[in-house]
Amino acid sequence: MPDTQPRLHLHDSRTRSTVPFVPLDPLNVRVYYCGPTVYDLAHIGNLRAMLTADVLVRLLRHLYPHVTYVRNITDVDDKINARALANSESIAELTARTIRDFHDDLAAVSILPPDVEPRATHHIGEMQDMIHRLIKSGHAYEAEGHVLFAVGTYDSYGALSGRSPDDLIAGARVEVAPYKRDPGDFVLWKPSDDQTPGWDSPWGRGRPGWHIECSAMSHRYLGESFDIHGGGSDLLFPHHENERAQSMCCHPHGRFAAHWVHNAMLLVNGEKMSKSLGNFLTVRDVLRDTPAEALRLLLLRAQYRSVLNFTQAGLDEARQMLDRFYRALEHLPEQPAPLPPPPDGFVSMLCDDLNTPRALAEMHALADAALGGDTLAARQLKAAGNLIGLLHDTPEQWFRGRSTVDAGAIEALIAERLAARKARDFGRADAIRNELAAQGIILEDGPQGTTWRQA
RNA sequence: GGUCUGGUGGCAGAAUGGUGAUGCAGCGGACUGCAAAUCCGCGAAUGUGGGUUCGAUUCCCGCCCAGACCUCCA
Repeated sequence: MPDTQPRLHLHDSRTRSTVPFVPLDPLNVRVYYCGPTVYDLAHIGNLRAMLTADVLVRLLRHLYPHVTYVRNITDVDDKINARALANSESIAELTARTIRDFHDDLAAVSILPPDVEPRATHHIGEMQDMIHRLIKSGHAYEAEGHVLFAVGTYDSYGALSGRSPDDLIAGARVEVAPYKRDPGDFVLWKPSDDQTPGWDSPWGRGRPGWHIECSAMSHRYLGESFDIHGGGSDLLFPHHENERAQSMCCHPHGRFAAHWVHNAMLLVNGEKMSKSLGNFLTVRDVLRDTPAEALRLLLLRAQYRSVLNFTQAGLDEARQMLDRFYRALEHLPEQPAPLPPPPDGFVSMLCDDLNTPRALAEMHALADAALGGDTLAARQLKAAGNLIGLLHDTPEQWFRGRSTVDAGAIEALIAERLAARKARDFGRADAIRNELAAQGIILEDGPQGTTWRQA
């Protein structure tokens, strides 16, 4: 890497500090993110996590020659079993449809696919291998058809989420199964009855616990040590704590994830999203009447570690910001040319723990310059936007793409209005403009004539 | 109850031990037949009580409030 490149600093959840990011192998930066449990449509909270990963990986790809990004799919889970039963459909149908919808929703907001997207059910063997090793090394034990991880065998248990084992026990709100040696012990393998998906194993027919899949799949695709592991902050405990314990005990010479990234939660109108409050918003709900890019921009307006309050007003504002950006892109040079690199000022904001609000402020400055006629700034604006997955449209697509009104009819009315204006019949001219406005079409009289756009 | 975050203009949202970004909204002006867009300008904020300090929004403590986690969760 040339020394002029801004250097990436990332907040690490384990040490609770922002530290320089130093790849284990600069030629292959390795990232693992916890993907969806596929039993329902993705909601905008899921989206925030996937988007944080997307921006991080896009930035890493800008800074380093190669990135391996792995994001799993959890397709074995008791919520899936319950939903399939409720829907009277097979688990295979439910998971296949949900995965398809998930991919569509993410693609709609320009989230790039991971390099590897492993499915839990395709890695049962790897999980069983790990469980076997953990039993052999004394970190796991069998009890009543279950295999449990013994948290007491891992000194550093609790270090990731920053809590002591005592804290964990004190507030436990779920009944502790009697076969656990320690209340904190968690399931690696559990028995399945005839109605429940299961796989044969040395411990009987059963299915994996929640955490072991990520340990098995990250190991398979990224090795004993990799650079970044991420997800929503609600995964920090117990999911990531348990993953880490399993993996570190199974592969004591590795360090598992060198760096932990967790995004903060999303609120809707100031409240946590929940089905009981009825404010549970799927990506699809939002995209029904909002351009996907506005949703993406809204989520990038807050730094990923800040709680973000999702509102319709915020969505509208994001759309207005894009109006201005695209207006600035109208100042791109006529003949297409390769874009310049995004300006260092912009990249260094992203390198400051993904400070997207400040990066967007840089883009506003570029937009100002572009609107003043600076074509280089216009090109830099597009390059900057593209780096974080924005501004892929042309201004024409942005301002007119969603319009359902016939363009020929609009042009005819514009011509008629022009004639009326020449005749100084402003009554007729304004009537035409109002007529179009009623259809959501805004006319703009400029030095080069009249143009139109969708409201 | 335990652990942990956070509280910044009307709203969203950065940063900082020493004149507190940016965007939206608002107000005034330019431009326009009128608009829209654009441009110029303006007003507007560090929850609360202490402490440390020459100086605190920033560091420390109490309080209030909000949120997350405490074995389903992005």
